[in-house]
Amino acid sequence: MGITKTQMFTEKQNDLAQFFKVLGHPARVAILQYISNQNACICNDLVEEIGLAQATISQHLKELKSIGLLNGEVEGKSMCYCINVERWTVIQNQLNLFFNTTKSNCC
Amino acid sequence: MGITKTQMFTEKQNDLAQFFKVLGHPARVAILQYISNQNACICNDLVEEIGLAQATISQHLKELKSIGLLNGEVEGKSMCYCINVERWTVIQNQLNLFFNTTKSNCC
DNA sequence: ATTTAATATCGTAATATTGCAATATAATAA
DNA sequence: TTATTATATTGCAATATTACGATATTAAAT
Repeated sequence: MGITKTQMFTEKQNDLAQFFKVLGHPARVAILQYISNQNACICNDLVEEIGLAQATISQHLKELKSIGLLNGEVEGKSMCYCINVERWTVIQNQLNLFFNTTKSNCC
Repeated sequence: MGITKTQMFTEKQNDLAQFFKVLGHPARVAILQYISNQNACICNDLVEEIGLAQATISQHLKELKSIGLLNGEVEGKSMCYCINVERWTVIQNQLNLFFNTTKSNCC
C-alpha cells in the first residue's frame, strides 16, 4: 500500500521514527553538514554545493524545518538557514535514549 | 522521479542516511523495542505484538538485518532474532559523531 | 514602475515504500 | 510420507518520496 499504519504505534514511536526518517536522506545529511561548516548559511549556496535543483533543495529544507532542526530567517531577499542547536540537542538525546534503552541481547 | 541521487554524496553520507532511514519507520522502532524487552525473540510473537501481517513483519526484519542491527538464528522451525549489540553500538557512535560534529550556529 | 535575484510552491513523472494475500520453503510432528 | 507450523518470498495495489521545470512570491536594485 505505501501507507504507514501510524495509529498502531505510540506517539513516541512515531515521533522517533519521524526524526530518523527526516535524517534518512543523504541530501539532508549533506545540507546539515554544509550549514554547520559555514558561518553564513544562504540557501542559494546549497544549490551549487549539493548539486540538486533549487526546488529540490527547498523541499529538503522544508522537511528539516518540519522537525525543528533548522531555523529560517529572512535576510533581505535571501534566506538564512541555521541549525537550531537547542532542538538539535533534544533530538540527539531522544535518539540516544532510544539506543540506550533498546540494546539487550538474548542469544 | 523518486530516485535518490546517491552518486552525488559521499559514501559516509549515504551510509549515515541509510542507518537513519532504516530506523525511520515506527514498526521497526517497535520491533527493536519489543525484541529488547524480551529474553526470547521469536518472530511469530512480533506478528501478534505489532499487529501487522506476517509478510510485512518479515520485510521489516529484513531491512533491520540489512544494516546489521539484527542477527537471525534458525531455532527449529522458528527464527530467533536478536539485536547485534556490537553493531548497535557502532551505529549509535556513528550517529553521535554526526550529531556532535554538525551542530554549529551562525545566526 | 520595472527589472533582477532568491526562494517557495505547484504540477507532474519516475521510482520507492508499505502492506498484504498467496505461495514457497523448511523443519518438526504425526 | 503427510500434515503442521513458522518464516520467507513473490506479486500486486495503494500511497509516499524524490526530483525538476514552470511559475508564484517577495525584496532589493535600477
